[in-house]
Amino acid sequence: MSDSGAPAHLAGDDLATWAALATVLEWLPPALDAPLVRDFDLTHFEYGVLFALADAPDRALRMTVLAAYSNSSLSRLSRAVSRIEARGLVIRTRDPKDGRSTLATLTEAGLDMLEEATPVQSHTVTKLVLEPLTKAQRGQLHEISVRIQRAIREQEGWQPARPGRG
Amino acid sequence: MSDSGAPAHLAGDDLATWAALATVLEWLPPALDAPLVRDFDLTHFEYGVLFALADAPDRALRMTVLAAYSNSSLSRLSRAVSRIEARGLVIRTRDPKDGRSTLATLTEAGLDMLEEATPVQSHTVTKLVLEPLTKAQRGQLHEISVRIQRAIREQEGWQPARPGRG
DNA sequence: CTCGTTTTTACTTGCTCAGGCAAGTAAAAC
DNA sequence: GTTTTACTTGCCTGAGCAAGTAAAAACGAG
Repeated sequence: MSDSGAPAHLAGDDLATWAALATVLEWLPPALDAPLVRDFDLTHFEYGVLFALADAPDRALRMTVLAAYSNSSLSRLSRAVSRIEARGLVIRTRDPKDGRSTLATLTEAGLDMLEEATPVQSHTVTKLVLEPLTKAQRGQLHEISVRIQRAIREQEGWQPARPGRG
Repeated sequence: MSDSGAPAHLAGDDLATWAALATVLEWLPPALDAPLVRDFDLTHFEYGVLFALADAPDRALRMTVLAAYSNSSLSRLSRAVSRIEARGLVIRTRDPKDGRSTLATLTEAGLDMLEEATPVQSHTVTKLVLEPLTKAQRGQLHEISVRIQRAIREQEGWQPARPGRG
């Protein structure tokens, strides 16, 4: 109990805030995925991979870098890239500069898919997150998200996808 | 493009806000789960089930009601209850009032586990979410979460756990 | 009003797939 | 030759969907 700000159980406003956030954490990810999955059979995560590649030089990135961009483990990324590679959206090649590394490259088909999917994804994010908020609240959400991110990173022993040396 | 507020792609402040939120959506749930799993082999979801039962009359709830409280599908709940039942934390009984319904009841062991786990869970939520924010920001987060929830519910054809007629 | 049939409700479970962990593989660095 | 880096993959678990089961409710005929 000498621990500052950590009561034995949450109550009052804090409990209500936490409950509201917990519901969002449960519902928002599937709600964000749904239109993309329905229309393009793409998860938000797979979309993120395509998006990251589209912005990269030569539309190619090493797996490790891509994992950092998409906040994921290498394992998860490897399987996701396998899936979208099987659909012809990306190809994997051995990096000529370093035989250990794999380069994921966006194909023309992948770029087409991304360009079709982007308005759908933007629309979903807008409808579910941005539009329901005032301009001020969007700014607040940004700052709040940054602070929570920082708190997570500062947790001892917590490194979600080991972002390399960035 | 006649659609108000839904640009073909996000940019600027909106993109930054969305990126920050997306990272939180990815990182926060596992960060919240970690201490509970490490110390008690309990997911946040299983903890939520115990928590809901502890507050109920006779420490018992019908599965459907419990599913609504924990924002989950009946299928997911059923498996979660199977797991914690196998550990002796709850028991399932046929509802005498309605033979279709199953009552999940918290056992003494379940109550003990909940009482041990609650300070750990509160501490995690406090450290990762509440403490990094100012008092004003906690209020903002509450309001923002409520608004996003409402937007999700208003999406046509979206009902996550069909809360019955509650 | 009663009996038999259909519909609805309340779960449970088989199938399948995504993702975590840890073990395996291959190339580069030391 | 050993260690480190960069993945990939086998095993296992959790969750969604849809099909299955069982009990209650609703309905219709007599």
